[in-house]
Amino acid sequence: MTRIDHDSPATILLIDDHPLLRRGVAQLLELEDDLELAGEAGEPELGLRLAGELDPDMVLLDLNMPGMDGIATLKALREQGYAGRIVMFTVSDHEEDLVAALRSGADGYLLKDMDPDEMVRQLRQAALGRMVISESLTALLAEALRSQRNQPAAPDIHSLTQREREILRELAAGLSNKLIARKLDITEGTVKVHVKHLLKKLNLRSRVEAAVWAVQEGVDK
Amino acid sequence: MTRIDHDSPATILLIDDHPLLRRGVAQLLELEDDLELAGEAGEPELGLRLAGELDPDMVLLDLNMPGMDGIATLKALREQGYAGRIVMFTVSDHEEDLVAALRSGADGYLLKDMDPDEMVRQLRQAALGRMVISESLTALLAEALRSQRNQPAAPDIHSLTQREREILRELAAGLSNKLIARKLDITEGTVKVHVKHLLKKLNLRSRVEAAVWAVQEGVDK
DNA sequence: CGCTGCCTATCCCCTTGGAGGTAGGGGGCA
DNA sequence: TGCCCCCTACCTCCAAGGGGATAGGCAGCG
Repeated sequence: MTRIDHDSPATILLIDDHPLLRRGVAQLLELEDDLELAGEAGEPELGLRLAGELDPDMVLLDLNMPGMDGIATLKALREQGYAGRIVMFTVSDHEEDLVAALRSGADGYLLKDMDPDEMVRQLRQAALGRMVISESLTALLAEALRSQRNQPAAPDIHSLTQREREILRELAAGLSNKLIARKLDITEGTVKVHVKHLLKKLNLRSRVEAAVWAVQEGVDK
Repeated sequence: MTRIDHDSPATILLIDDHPLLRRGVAQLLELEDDLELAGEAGEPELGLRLAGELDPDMVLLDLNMPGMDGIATLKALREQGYAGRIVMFTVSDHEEDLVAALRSGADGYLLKDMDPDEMVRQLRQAALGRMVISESLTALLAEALRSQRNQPAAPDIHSLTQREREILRELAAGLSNKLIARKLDITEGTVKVHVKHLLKKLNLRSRVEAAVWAVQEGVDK
């Protein structure tokens, strides 16, 4: 029911800042001849480099790391062209983290406190191309999906153009259209156009909503 | 050079949630015949009651307590008419705490790790009516004052009335005057008046600035 | 080449927001 | 009692915001 025995083992790159945990995973994988730990990284930056060099079948990625966090690392991996499976590996059972990871394109989300046998089983499934999520999180996932259904158009910063993001940043600083225009050296009318467009894209109804959203989202930096 | 020996000792009320620390202060004060521990309280609520009953010359007030924090307790003391000295007593050497305490009307700010002899000396000074601040904090204080000079009218949530805070909260949620009016069951004109007033008090120039400030300040909760 | 997306700009039209003043009712306080 | 603050409401006047439409210049792309 697995992938190999005839095939070559699935290679795995582990990116996690806890040395002891890396040790544990390494020992676990050594016992399995269809799973091979191709490399380890204690920092996201090294992880990105190794992913490029080793091109593993799967990346096991810690969500909570100092500096660049797991989501950012995930995105960086995809941006640098890594096409293999990315499975988040974390202690966080918070819905936001789970949702953020999946929305960012993670192929799995496993909790670190899971049973080793179960862990191996899930990794095999992931290697087969199946989405794996720790069972205890399914309730959370259902919850997230349900609340998502009711707000079809979640505002997304990425739908904005460069200029619109710039306008939004100034807007979120409390500036009026007139002041934004002066600052960016364009006419007030043009600023209005950008504001109108970004409001439409973000599905918001006023600049105040946009400003609040931007601040809460941390766009204003 | 002190207050007493002829006079009656200065009475002190200690409000702090750490029993051991209260014990320590009690023993320290027992050795001084010009300082008398009039009462102790492990919770702010009891402290407020004792302040009313005992009317001590001075209140030593912990800044970090579960539930109502020190600043809130300080204000509550003043609001219930307590007119004696209030000296904050804390482990926090953060500028924000120091500034908040002083702005809220504290007559002193002492660190818990100070030398016992120094502590007694400072309390005597406080009893004399002098502002006392742990020496290690003077640099912080200078810093706070300097940064304050350049922004004369720092927005302060406490200058707002209850209704204005309520309006601000809705405003920071992105609601228009019309919607706020409907929600609070008043006319739009009245909402405008409140918005106008709170903008003036906070020295802001638009509802957008107010919303951004409120969100960043965490007023919107 | 034409098509598309982005940035810029301008037009009209209507709504919203903000500054100013006036004023009545209610509660606290000297 | 009078005074002051707060909340409420209404008024005018003007500035600002936002929807809709149109359009030229420019870059990338099939």
